[in-house]
Amino acid sequence: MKNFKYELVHEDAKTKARLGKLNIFGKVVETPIFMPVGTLATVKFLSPEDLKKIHAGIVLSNTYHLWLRPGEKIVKQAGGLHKFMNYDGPILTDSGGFQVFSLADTRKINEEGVTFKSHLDGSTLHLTPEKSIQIQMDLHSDIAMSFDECIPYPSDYEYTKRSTERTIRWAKRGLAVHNIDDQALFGIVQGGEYTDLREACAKELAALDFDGYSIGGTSVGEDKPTMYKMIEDAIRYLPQDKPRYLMGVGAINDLLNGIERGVDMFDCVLPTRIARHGTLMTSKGRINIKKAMYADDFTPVDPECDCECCQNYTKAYINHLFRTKEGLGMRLMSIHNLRFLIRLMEEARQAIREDRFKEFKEEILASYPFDERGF
RNA sequence: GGAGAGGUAGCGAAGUGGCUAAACGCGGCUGACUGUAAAUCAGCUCCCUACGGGUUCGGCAGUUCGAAUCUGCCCCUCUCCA
Repeated sequence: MKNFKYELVHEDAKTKARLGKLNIFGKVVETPIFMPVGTLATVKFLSPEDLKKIHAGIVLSNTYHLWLRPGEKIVKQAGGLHKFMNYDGPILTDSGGFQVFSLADTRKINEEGVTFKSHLDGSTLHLTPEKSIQIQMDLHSDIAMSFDECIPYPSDYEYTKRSTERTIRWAKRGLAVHNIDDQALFGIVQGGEYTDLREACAKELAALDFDGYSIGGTSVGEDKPTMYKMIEDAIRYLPQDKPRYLMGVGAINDLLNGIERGVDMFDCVLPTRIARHGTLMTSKGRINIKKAMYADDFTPVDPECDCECCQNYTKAYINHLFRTKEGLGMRLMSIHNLRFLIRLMEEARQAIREDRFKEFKEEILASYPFDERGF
């Protein structure tokens, strides 16, 4: 019996937002949760201590990238991902399915799996559903993902149908070889923008013995209404007693719209990537710290933020660190953006607890100067 | 005082008669970024009343149909020798 359990603590009165507790082999996190991405067994520029300080619950890592470097056997030899990177919080690994999308120029898909050209040296690599699960078992993350194809947008109905059906077969193949009790395995709902395909995929996966369900194939270029419809279509037939994970979503309004529709888990590179590129999320809107106007601005990035960056440093200093390409700047900016989203989740959970998620969402959306990107 | 090298856009640096408002790099200014091939990428960066026009390559005067590129003089910088 797996010690992995989702407990629905409270459902918001007016929306489908849900407050939950996820017991991950003894480590409990509250949901909805935002999970920082640490592709190569590190959230870029942050130490595990930093992750603790910002109250990161679950951290992501990546099958494809760790398979190439350092190789799953090295990680296994180290005693698993937790020991290897010295992070004792829950770790979720993506299956490599996203690389089927992001490395599309250098790969081929067939029923068996995907043939990649290594982005490092061009060598030929074969990743199959079984191989992906095997690697993830060696990595020994807490939560593994089924190997899927993240379908590009737009894709026509016929292709989406064939790909989604293949992803379901791949999910079954992965499930069949997954044989460790201290790792959860999630199925991934695909189906593109087509309601019937999303629903059918969700239904079929829900009938299988997965520990949770992911919604994949979003934030790949579609507009917001389409994304939100994809979420609704995917969730409609997912079980209440299993966590739902919306993959790759991290824009502020997307997070809120996801929660409103019943999503429990999110991950995204957005906060850390835009931080490294100089963009910071604040309670007054997005700022680009490299702008000349911040060179002599001696106020914090966000006075309402409790992170290390905002508590100790000024915009002028961060601006200087960015211009001089100092690593500390990268670290502080990443810490800030992550903390910003993690805090947003904390507030969202409180709002759900108090049956006012709808108001909370409206308030944030009204007060934050978003543009169509949503952050 | 003698010998040599050189002065090009904010900086560095190509270019040595027309294809040059002038490569490239840095700096500067914008913008992008959603399961990370990303401390990355894209655009702009002489001036203007800007699908066109006006002034540039130390200064002045020339040669030439045409000069950053050739000639003369002048100014300045650096290196070496006294």
